Amino acid sequence: MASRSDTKTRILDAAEKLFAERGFSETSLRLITSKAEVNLASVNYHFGSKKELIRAVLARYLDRFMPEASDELMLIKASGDPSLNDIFSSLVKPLLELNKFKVDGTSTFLQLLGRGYIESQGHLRWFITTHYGEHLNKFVKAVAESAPHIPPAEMFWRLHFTLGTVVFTMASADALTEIAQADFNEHYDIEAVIRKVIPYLAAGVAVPVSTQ
Amino acid sequence: MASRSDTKTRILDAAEKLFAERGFSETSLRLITSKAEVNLASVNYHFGSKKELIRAVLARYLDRFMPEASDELMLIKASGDPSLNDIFSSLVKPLLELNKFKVDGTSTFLQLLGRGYIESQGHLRWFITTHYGEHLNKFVKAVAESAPHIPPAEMFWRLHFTLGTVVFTMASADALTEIAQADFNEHYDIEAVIRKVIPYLAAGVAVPVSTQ
DNA sequence: GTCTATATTACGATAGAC
DNA sequence: GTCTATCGTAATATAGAC
Repeated sequence: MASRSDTKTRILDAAEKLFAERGFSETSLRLITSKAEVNLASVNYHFGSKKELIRAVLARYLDRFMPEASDELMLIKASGDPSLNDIFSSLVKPLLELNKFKVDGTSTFLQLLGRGYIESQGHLRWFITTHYGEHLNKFVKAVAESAPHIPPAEMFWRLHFTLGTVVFTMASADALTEIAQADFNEHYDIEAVIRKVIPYLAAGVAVPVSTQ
Repeated sequence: MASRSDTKTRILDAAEKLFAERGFSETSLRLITSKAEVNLASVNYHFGSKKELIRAVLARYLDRFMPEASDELMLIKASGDPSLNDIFSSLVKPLLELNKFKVDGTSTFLQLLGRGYIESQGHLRWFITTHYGEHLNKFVKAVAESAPHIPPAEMFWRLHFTLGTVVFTMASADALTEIAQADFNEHYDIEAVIRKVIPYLAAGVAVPVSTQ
């Protein structure tokens, strides 16, 4: 029989699930500790505050994802000039790897990321860019090199369009898959959604700049 | 000297600004009534509850936007088979018209729409689709007709990707235009951003479905 | 480290005088 | 319609016993 995990882990596990489903501000410490079957006061003992718990939840995923995404990027760059599709697709394996870490790890991570960008008034954005900016820069540079016909200013806008697509889609992923299942009787898991969005993103980023 | 607007309008005006900036659950009735300089109890007198206030805020924009968007769509369909670019472009005028209704009306509306889709657990989505479903269906149908090579289920996903792109971009438009100006010495207003995003959207929506 | 108990603050909502 | 006052609830956080 598996031994009960320690309190800190139990809190992180319960929190990430609830944060992803309901958002940060809609999830109370009472709900988290109740689901985790730990005492309410233990959150403040182990993490200090709710804000720091949120960061810890995100960091647990980012520390796994970011280095592996960087490795994959290096790998495909080593084997020639990757296309935009190749670059975006290089993220799929690191993303799906998160499912080995936790059940529904991939969608949990992407939903947390989306919520972090949309919900927080900057403190999560700051946390991500200062702690993982190096990885992000490498990715942006690779995209720019694979679409040299797009001027830097235009690429700036398009990468933010792309960020918006991903963030919104992932934050709404549960609702969208439910609707899609009801309306089209087709089942989509998170991998299907990821693979669906990549061609969309690549096409938008690479479309020739209008001369009109 | 301009007469003070009535309480109901003052509440709506204050609420829409705060909701767009901070989100619905992060905006308390106390904050709204304080900014609106009206009594706290007046919200419940005029709207019944916070939830109904949220719907009223959205309805004020949707009631202006939706009929005009439908009209514009009919107009371009009457003059031939419109391209995807034409269809998306037909939204520009109705969107910019909102700036005549209120300062920053366009971006406020799009931000509210995004928050409504992400933050609420379905009641806003339900409200929008049941009250404005007829308009939405016409738009979706026009898009589908102009890209007949995309199956309906695929189109469902791509239109939601598109919604995400627009909503996120508009929510960050202020910050993005500032950065763009500093980094690339180019000035963009809301119309410029909208016109920039349209080719990106059209390319993503129309990209051939991968057969891989 | 974990617990009980509680401090403190804020929320949405409403009763009732005017 | 508008106000004051307040109810009932729930939030984060902490003090202090064990």
